[in-house]
Parts: sequence; C-alpha cells; structure tokens
Amino acid sequence: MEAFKIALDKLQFQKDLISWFAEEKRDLPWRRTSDPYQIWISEIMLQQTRVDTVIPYYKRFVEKFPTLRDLAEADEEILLKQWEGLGYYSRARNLQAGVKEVAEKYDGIVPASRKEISSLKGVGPYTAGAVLSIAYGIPEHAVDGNVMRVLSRILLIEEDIAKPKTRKIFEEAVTELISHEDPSSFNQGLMELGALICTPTSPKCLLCPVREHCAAFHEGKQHELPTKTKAKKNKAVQYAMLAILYGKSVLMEKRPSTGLLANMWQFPMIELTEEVLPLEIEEQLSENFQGVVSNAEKITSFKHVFSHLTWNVDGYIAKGQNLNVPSHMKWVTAEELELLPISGPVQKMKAVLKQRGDV
DNA sequence: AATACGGGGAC
DNA sequence: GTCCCAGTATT
Repeated sequence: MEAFKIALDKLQFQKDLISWFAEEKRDLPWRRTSDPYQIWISEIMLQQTRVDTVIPYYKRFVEKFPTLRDLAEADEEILLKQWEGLGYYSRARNLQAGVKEVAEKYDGIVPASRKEISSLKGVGPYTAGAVLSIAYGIPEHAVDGNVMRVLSRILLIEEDIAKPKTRKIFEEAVTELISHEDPSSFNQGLMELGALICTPTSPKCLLCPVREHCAAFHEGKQHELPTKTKAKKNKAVQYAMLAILYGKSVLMEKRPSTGLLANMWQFPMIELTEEVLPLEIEEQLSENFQGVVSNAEKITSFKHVFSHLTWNVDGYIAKGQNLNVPSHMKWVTAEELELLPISGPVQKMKAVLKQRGDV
C-alpha cells in the first residue's frame, strides 16, 4: 500500500497537530467563511503566493464578487483589474471558467467529490483537496510545498520534492495520516506548521508541537530536509516600450490570450533583436503603424525580472498622427487608462508618464 | 519529465 | 544575486 511505513503514533500526532492549530492559527480572512466559493478563491490566490500578499486582494475580490454568480457574470477586464499585481493571471481566467461551469452544470454548488472538482479549470490535486477538506470536511489530501517540507522532516522522506513523481508519496502519507474527525484542521495545521514553525531555513524545532513525532529532529537532520534540486535559466530580452500620444489620448495594446501576461494591456512594444539606435525607433514605428510617429524621446530605462525571463526596457514617448491602429490596440484617455489591467513593467512606465505629467 | 507562468519577501 | 512561496496547464 504505502511506499514506506508510518512509524509514528498516528492518533497522538493528529491530536498534537490539531490542538496546536486550534491554539495558534492566524486569523486570516478566508478562515472566517465556510462558503466553498470563497475558500476556492483563497486557494487559487494562494498558489505560489504569500499569505501577506493575498490578504488585501482576497478582501477586495470577495467584496467585488460576493457570490459565485457575481464572478460568473463578471466582465473579464474588471476581473483582471482586480487581479492586477498578483501575477499568474491565467489563474483568474481559469477561476472564472471554473465558476461558470459550476454555475451552469452544478446549479451554483461547488461539487464535493475529488473527481468532479478536479475537472474544473485551474483546480489541480492540491486545490481539490484543500477545498474538499476545508469547505466540506472531507478527508482528502492537500499536498503543497509546506506539506512536503513538513512531512519530509517528520517522516524522514529523502526523495527530491522537485520531481513531480514525489508528490504522490506525500499524498499517500497524508491519506494514511489524516484525521477523519477534523480533516480541515489537519490539512491546515500541516500547512500552518510549515509557514510558522517548520520553515525552509532555520526551523523552530524547540517551538514545534510535533517534534516528538519528528524523525528528522531526532536525528538532527531537520536542516538537511527536504531534498530539493533546482536548476533554472533566465533569458533576457530587449524591448522598446512606446507611449504614443495623440491629443489627450495614449495608444495601448492588448496582449494575446495565451502566454506571458495573457490579455493584459501594455504600451506598444517592439523587441530590439539587434542593436537599434534611438533614431531608428521613429522609423520602425512609422512603418509599423503606417502613419507618422515623431518626436520620439527616451524617458526611462529599467529592468523587470520574471521567473524565467528578464525584460530590459527602454521607455519612449512620441507623437502619433494618422496611425492605422490594429484591432488589438486602442486610444485611451487618462481616465480609461486607469481601468485597464496592466502588469508590473507597464506600471513602471505608467508611473514615469504620470510623474512627467504626460498622462 | 520539463517548462511556462508573476511578483514579492527573506537571506 | 538566489530561493521560495497554500500549484496548474501544457508539451
């Protein structure tokens, strides 16, 4: 059955963990609701994102879209604006797609089986288990980075947690260990322990409620676990970002619906594949838009680092006339600009323009 | 199994 | 600078 033996006193472990959680858990906004829809929102936002970052977003989001149907009917532009700055924007699109399916196919009730909830867009193995256990009290595993770190130490599991295959080992372990009395507190307790006590570096073992159950602590190996390999390359790309002004409007373009920053708005950009002198920018622009772009002036220059990509951006301001504007672009006023969802680098450019008084 | 997908905080 | 975070979708 299990890939290894559980050597600890399961019932005592459950009790120690759940008691500690009841006593020490943080007062977080999504812990004040039992609405599966709102808990779902929190779990999506918390994917690869810190609790402190999520809190203000979560509050605004549930205020803006209090019910599942509110979100199902929301305009995507409004939705993305709410998500602006949180990152991983496909989460927002997938969440709405999932919510729409629940509204139509499940009469607005978030399904309570792993099979059904896992079929929803953006709901993977972790999120499925989290919503099932927290919202419905169903004893399902919810294995995230915290849980793998905590259990790798407690059970002395030395498999590389960077490998996709390894997650299954921890899912089996949780399935074996989970409390059927209080699955919600058990799963949340494991994660809370990882966040507050069993941290990546310098775990606070002397404060740990389950250190007597911890194999790594007994062998002094808590600092060596979890095993995690990591290798990633970061490419760099050069762009010219153009604020093209005409009267009181500025030209904006919508990014494609897939890939990086999908559906987000930005100032038109040109990739500088080769050495391009500032003088050539105007020519390129005029050509791209089959119109007149003049007075190009570099006003800023910055670097923006993504996970696997770095943008080196030169920001220009220019005047546009008689431009042939493609369908994915539009002229917007300063007021309209405030409504468009934009990503980090575009916010940097926008800030420079506002400071200069150009928009 | 690898890679793409954001942004911010900790060290 | 590097690593990590209440991961998932795509290839």
